[in-house]
Amino acid sequence: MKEKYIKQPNHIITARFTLSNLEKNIIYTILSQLQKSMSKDLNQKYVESEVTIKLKTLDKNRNYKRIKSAIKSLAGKQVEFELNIPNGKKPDKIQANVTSLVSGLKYERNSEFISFMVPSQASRFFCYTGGGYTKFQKTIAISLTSYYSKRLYELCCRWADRGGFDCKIEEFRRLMSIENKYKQISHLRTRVLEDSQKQLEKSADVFFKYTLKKEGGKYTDIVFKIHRNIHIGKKNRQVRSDYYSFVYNFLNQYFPRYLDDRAQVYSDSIAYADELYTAYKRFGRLDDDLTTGKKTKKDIINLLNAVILKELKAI
DNA sequence: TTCTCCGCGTTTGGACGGTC
DNA sequence: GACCGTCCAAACGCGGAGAA
Repeated sequence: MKEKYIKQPNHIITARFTLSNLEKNIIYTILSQLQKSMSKDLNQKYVESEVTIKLKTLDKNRNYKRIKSAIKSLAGKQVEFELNIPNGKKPDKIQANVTSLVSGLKYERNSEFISFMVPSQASRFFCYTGGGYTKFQKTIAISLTSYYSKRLYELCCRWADRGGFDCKIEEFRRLMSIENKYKQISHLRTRVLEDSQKQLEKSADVFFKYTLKKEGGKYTDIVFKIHRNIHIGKKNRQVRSDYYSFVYNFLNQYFPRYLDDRAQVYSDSIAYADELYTAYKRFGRLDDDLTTGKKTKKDIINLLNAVILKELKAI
């Protein structure tokens, strides 16, 4: 698999700040460069980090002025975010933080690169994964043209393994940073939901379908159903989300995602090879064998590695 | 390589009419 | 009256061509 997945801590999705498209792409690039510093350890010492970006990756025309103003705008923004700190069997502790995201822009005239500093507190913002993280493809996220598409892409990736999610419309507005915008539901529907839906369906590896629910004559909830696309040549092919979810969740038992991304990589490869249905049936039988005691977990891992994954063209 | 500028697409809000 | 859908217009942002 050639796709470049990046991890994004979940508190970034819920952080309160508004960004332009270019600013969002800068954030993705920062995340991509800080991947090695990602940690679940709250006591990890984060230091100020220098991030260097190739101008061309942010702007085809290497428009330095535009990029500079986006970074200056980011530097002027204070982000408010909450960290979920695991607290044993008790509910997570919530730690509130405020920080600026970048500082110290540096650019050598005629250079291909631009660099700036990410303060230590902002490094924690970008790297602390103790409250969970979402994995998505950086190139897809950057290529999405609207801010809402990017946001919804992140949400789809976050909930893809569960096949969907539902939330109150007010909560959705907060997630999209549009508490005071699109007050008319039809505006919200066409401009935030449907435009993003079309874009994701066309060019992302996951997309969503949604239903608005009414209570007492007023729309109150949104239910999202998440589906998969497999990229073939220049086209996307839709994948049965129920088969994909089952296959992914099965593999996740043997290749847990806190260790590495093999469950996702294998699931994508199986879908790409058009073997999802075969995998769905096969894994179903293995699950039965495990439940009835015919096979142990170790037997299944050995079988997967030695035979089944090869047959399903996952490796 | 950098910058300016134009055109187009996106975002946003308001007005108005229809439905419950 | 409250809520929703459609239409319209203005503001804004972005992509790309071309000049400096």
